[in-house]
Amino acid sequence: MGRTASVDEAVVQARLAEVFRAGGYAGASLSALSAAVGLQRASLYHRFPDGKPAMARAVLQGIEAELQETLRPLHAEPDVAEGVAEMARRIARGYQDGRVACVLDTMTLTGAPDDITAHAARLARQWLAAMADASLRAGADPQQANARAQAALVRIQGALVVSRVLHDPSVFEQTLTELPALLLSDRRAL
Amino acid sequence: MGRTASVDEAVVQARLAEVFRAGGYAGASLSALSAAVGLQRASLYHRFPDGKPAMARAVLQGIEAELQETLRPLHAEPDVAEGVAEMARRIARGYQDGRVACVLDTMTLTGAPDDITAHAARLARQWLAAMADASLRAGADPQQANARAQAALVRIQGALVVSRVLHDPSVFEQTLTELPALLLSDRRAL
DNA sequence: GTCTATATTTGGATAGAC
DNA sequence: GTCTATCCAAATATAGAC
Repeated sequence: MGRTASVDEAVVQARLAEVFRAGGYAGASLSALSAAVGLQRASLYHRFPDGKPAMARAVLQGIEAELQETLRPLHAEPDVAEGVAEMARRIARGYQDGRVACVLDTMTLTGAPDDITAHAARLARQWLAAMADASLRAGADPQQANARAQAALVRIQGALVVSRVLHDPSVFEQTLTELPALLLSDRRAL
Repeated sequence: MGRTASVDEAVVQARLAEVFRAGGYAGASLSALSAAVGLQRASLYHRFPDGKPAMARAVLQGIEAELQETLRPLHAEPDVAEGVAEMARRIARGYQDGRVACVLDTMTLTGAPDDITAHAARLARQWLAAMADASLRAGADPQQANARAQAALVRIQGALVVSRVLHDPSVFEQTLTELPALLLSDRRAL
């Protein structure tokens, strides 16, 4: 414990994220955050002088970076179908196959700072735009593409909620298998 | 302010529910609950001697009663299609057309008492069972019926999350219009 | 950079007057 | 049944030693 960081910044961010994700903004107490990171509360304040709101902001920035990586295959993959399949795999991994909640849901309950909820909304829109773009590339018309992207996000978020409430990750896994068809299929998909 | 209740029990329950719904269990402070109900904290303790967990239990009991009413048309209506349509209308009303969150989602984050999360899981299963039954009556085979009920709950919950995060209730309204087809349609619906 | 110690505020809960 | 006043614990945040 000298003057050099005992815990890597990315690790701190990831462990903070776990706490905010599981308990929401209000449920993430400094004690819980401190315990999860393995640093005393005062040490957290050294890294985040603006306190809990700053920690939440850092978490969302980390989530944003992770989301970019998750969505990258949607435009980087020459084969759209493979891109969507890869996104689905990354989503499955990121949400631990449905065993953890989504920060976009849990961190945006009443009580969270406004900039947090605003950032979450931006992330959701990025996600929608990336999926709509993939659907477009797969041959859907623009209106269809937007509708399918919206339906996809609705199902992902809903599956996470239902899986968590029922303690049944299979709901999430099942839903993910249907994602590619939803975004890509030619036939009219609800 | 004599010895007679200044606020009706059902009203208290409903106002407590608003706070738990919006902020989750952890976010529902006694001060917020007190302010919402219009009674001092001590008065809340008179009605709920076991404190905040008891208030949360009362809220879930109220939600359970409301859910029964919401689902009643599914088996009470002779015409299944009309029953599903009526359920959809009641859901729309209960969630204020997508402007409020679902207690099953927000009250079940880490930090809530175990009996609360267990109760929420039971309510979700009741909901699924009622929709699966309607789908069965509409001609689906048992496996289809369960899958469709699950898909319906996933979409409802997901639409509430996405609507809230985007501040766009139209996502919820759009999703609700698709519910009847999902539960009733003969053709293979994802 | 991390720690112990402490300050301050809020949250949960109780006592007792009316 | 509701209130004011109070208690205690927990949550947020800061000071200063190492």
